[in-house]
Amino acid sequence: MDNKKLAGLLFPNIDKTPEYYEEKYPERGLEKGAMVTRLAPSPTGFIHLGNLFGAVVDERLASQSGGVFILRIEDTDAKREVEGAVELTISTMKHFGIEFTEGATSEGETGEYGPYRQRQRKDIYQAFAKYLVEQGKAYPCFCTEQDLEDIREQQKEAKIDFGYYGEWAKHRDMPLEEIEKNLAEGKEYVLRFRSEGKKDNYVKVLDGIRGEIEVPENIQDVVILKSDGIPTYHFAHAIDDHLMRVTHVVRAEEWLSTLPIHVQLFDALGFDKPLYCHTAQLMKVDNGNKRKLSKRKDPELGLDYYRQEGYTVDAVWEYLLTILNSNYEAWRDKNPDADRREFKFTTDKMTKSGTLFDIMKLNNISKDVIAKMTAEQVYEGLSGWAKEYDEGFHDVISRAEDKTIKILNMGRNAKKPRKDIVTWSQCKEFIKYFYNEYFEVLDEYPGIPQDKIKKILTEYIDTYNHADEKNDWFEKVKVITESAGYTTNTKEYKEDPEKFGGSIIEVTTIIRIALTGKANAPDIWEIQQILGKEDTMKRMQDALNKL
RNA sequence: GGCCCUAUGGUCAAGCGGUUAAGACAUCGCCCUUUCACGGCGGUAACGGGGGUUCGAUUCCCCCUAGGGUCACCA
Repeated sequence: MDNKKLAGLLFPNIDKTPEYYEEKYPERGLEKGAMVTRLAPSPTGFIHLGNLFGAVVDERLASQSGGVFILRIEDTDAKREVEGAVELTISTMKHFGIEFTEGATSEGETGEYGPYRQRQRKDIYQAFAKYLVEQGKAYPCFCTEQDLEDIREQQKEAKIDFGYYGEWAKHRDMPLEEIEKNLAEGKEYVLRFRSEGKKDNYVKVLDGIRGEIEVPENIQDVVILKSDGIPTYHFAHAIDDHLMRVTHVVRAEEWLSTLPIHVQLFDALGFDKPLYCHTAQLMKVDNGNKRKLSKRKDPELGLDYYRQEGYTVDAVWEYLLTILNSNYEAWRDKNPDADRREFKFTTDKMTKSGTLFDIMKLNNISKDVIAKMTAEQVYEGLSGWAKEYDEGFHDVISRAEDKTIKILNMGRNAKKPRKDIVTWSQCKEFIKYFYNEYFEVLDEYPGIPQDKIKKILTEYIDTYNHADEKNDWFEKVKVITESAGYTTNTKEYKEDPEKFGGSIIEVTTIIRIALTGKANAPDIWEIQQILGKEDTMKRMQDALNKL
């Protein structure tokens, strides 16, 4: 077989050689230890929490080592591409605090190792493909989809491994004349890699997360160029990550099974392999079973969900770092106020088993993050969220900015600040009773008899003085409590509930519900001060009227 | 089904041959408290099973089991 001739036949217009590209994209000459990572999403229009999960690893590794973080668009599958997906990816990543130092941008791209959109790299791939053909390491395969299906059927029946390999690789040794004839007839073909792998041979690969792993050699003659001349993932990965001089390939565990193909390709092309870091999958419980997060089934795991709910970027990062690096949480405990970038992120502290996504933990972290913010910062966050997702609410708080900041400041400056707020949307639910636009009278007072409620509310209204200091106000509440036959001593009440029928808790609960429409709200006196005399009295009166 | 990965409480997880098997979230109880919270203290709760190796295995090896992943001209 004249491989040179075949290569010329297959790629008549490719005149560049691998050497040319090696020179064009030289070693980066970064400082020792600097890592080059990349995020390589395909533009399908759906950005998953898993994408962020991996991106955080890439970003930390590159950033803390003074390296490079590339955004490369894997758009080799035109069928699945969604318009505007690249922009969406970039803007979403940016929103979540992921910034790239090189690669695709919304306007074009930046960096010397481009193009960064794979479809624009067609000539590069073909130059290397041509080289492989010349070496006799790749060949055209004219099998139709039907042919492949038939092979699969037979293999299924014979209960042997599926795929295009060994005796099943029908076109592996097609004579040059026949290839020429097929080509002349305009038959479509794909380019396959000629595997010399043996099923029983194993290769050792060092994984940054898993340590040394052993994988069997690949025996399949995988497709490296599709019939449109565009590479498959495997081939593009080898060429791109080598030419872009990527040092660490961080990708999900699901790629582990194709690792043998990649090892084989790198070796055949004479490339040094990057350090692979196969991350554990983010999982979810479904019907009592763990399973991989899926874009199809789990829309709530899409990144825009967190944006919509109003999770802070900091909270998401804290959570992700917590599940990503097992020693992050302990570090955070010791350094509660340190910038997270001061934490030294390492791949060997990453978990190997699939992590169940735990919204409770995220919520807990989120509360802590917001509890540490100033009222002004909280206002900024809330307002920014509302502007995008709840215009009506945005109008309301904008008109009452000072009041809103006062509200958000309640219980915030204590040594042990309150932790009421999880997300911005939940924050709205928590404070909206302050605004008459949203306030609703609640006429349910759990377990308290009507006449008592009436009596307590009436007395409260009669004795209320907005100018009272907190202590004076409270003394009056005590008087009302006793006048209702309840006790002001909650301990005493707990010891013998029958004796009093109720305690000061009942009284404050009634006042709180009348005032806020909720059983869970901060300090009553403070709420009244913010609400003002008029609204306070009106709400009390309305509550009484509603009985 | 073949191949690969994984395996400590409900969840996330320390541990890397000898420990009373950490910690966090969740949960429960108590305390603090004028309410709601915050907080403090404490409780319940784990090494999947079977073989080895060893004086000694949660830890190392093998098998089983379970869960997950993957077997495309998708990435």
